Amino acid sequence: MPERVFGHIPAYPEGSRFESRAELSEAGVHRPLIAGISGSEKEGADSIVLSGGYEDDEDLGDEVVYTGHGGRDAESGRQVAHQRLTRGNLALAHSSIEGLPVRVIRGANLVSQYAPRSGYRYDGLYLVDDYWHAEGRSGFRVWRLPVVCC
DNA sequence: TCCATGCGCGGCC
DNA sequence: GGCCGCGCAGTGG
Repeated sequence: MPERVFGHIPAYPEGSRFESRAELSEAGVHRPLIAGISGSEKEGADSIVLSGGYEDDEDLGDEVVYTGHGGRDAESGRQVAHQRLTRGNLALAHSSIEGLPVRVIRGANLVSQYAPRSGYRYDGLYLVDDYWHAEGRSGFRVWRLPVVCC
């Protein structure tokens, strides 16, 4: 497995389009096939996908309030527990502290005027501005991570 | 080890 | 043709 890359993947400039998560993964733009956050707790996060999977996401175009992962029931996909600051959530927090760039990808399933019509689109580098936890729509605590265009 | 913001397919309208 | 729900697959963090 190649080393984690922070920043642009040279062969895929901002605006590059992908048919599927498998294509994104092969390109190295976002490796995980399902998970929305790529990263490690020690190194930080290198990319995220916005695909409408979490109800608390907000997309303002040059700013996105991304929701952390975890706390969901595997079958229903509904939030059934508090999220913790571990795994991908902690990776993003680390990126925030270190000021590391994060590749942002939008998918067609995202409910936003900035979502692509189909497939996935690489929308460039963002910085994780901050992170805090708050009660989400479900009533459970979710991590909120505003990322801003840079 | 477990989890993760998929995906194709068949049924239905 | 589009939407929805089911079930499965399979890799990286």
